Amino acid sequence: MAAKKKDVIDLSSSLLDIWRILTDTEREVLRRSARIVHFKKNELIYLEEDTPKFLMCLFTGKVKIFKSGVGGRSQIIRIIRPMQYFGYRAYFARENYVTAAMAFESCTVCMIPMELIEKFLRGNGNLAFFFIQLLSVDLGIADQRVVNLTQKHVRGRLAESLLALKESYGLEEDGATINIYLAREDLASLSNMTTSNAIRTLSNFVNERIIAIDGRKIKIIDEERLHKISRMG
Amino acid sequence: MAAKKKDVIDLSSSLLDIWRILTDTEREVLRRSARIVHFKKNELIYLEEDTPKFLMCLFTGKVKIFKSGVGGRSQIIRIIRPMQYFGYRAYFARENYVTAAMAFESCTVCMIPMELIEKFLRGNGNLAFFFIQLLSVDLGIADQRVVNLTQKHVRGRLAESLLALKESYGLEEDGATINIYLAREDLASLSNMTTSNAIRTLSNFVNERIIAIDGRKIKIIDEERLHKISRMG
DNA sequence: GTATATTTGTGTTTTAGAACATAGTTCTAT
DNA sequence: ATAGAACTATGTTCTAAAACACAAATATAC
Repeated sequence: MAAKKKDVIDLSSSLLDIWRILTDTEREVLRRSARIVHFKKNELIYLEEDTPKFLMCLFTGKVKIFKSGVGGRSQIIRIIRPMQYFGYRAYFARENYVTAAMAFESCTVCMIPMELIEKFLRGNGNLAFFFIQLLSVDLGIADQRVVNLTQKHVRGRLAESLLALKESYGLEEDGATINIYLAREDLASLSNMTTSNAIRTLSNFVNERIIAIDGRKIKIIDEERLHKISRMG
Repeated sequence: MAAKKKDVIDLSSSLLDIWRILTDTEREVLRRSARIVHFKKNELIYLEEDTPKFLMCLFTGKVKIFKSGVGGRSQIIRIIRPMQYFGYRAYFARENYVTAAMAFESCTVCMIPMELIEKFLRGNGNLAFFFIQLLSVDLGIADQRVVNLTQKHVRGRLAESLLALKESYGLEEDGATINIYLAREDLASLSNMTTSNAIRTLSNFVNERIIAIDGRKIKIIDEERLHKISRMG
């Protein structure tokens, strides 16, 4: 992970959640230590086995957190949207990363040294509680994900992923097209299926008038139906 | 969750991790608020959708945390061993429980009101960091579990579960028999497979001299082999 | 201690989804 | 602008594991 270009950005507005909790002194220290780094589309932000050093906050762009599984088959564990924090779990657990992070598209990331964050939160219970909440929510999602990915069928898993993408990145101006440009392979590794199955099931959804496709752009036509398919499994 | 019998137990030795971090005043408050509750074998400790109220520390016995999935098919999410904390995630996330907890066998559980824990940790960064670490480790395990359960085959998943049970609950005096008495159905829902498949694969392992079975007692004969099967998937 | 329910074990059938093959299409880099 | 690479699409085959069925063995309740 190489340091990129440094920017002048208003941290107070971009790091809102954490900023609000800090004392004035802490803010000043943080302002001097935080670095803004750019990543190009498909650029790796960190790798499995890397030693975690920074708390990252995604300012702009989209990031995937993924893991290579049995036989190198990779799986997307979660996707990050602007203003979300990531990359801190492994440091807190005193582990190296067990996941990797890659930019789906051009990204701006704020990097804050983890030692600083740990020092702050050991003396600031409210900041600590902020992280406890983040981790608790994510752990709940992970537990739910285990059941969804192992028990739902292909259609249910894909429907769920489409809804999750809509939830994370929203819709374009037409109020229907999911605001992300994703390869079928990524959609597959997010839904735990082969690329063929993602393509096939996507066409089925098109035939059933649940969605419409234009290249990589996916338009949700019948969201209710999608919810139902996701729920039924 | 009904209150059971109250015991006199030396909290300072049983709640070691948290106890060590607290101040004297906090310890006194905790001593007055903590309650010891017994659960019989197969008794429910909390249910999905319940509102979380207590941090629980398992003193003696064995507990399973599970989740009912698609079509009521239940899945064991994690198993708790003595001296482990559980039941706190949902409270921190401001959610109701998304899992349920049941005693595998007769249990003693220490219950501490979560409001108290939250008050303590907001003023005690080290206690807060203790929970941050617990959550971070569990989140890492959950991420790994997603990949293991979705990508490994039946043999790999069962081998992994057997090793996890040994890791959690240890071996009996013979240094080979896993120290837990588990129905095939539980073994299946821990390994994400049908009961038939758990039984069948277990017999295969017996035929291959990897394990030996005596009713529900499982003796590990060739642990190296088990590790290899788990790794290969 | 006996009856009933639950768990275990095994064989057979069925099926969802992986694996493979191949062709057309769209990116991307020079 | 064009060559090569990567992605998308679709048909076919194959297989792991679920579903089902039933018998035998245990456990649990009365």
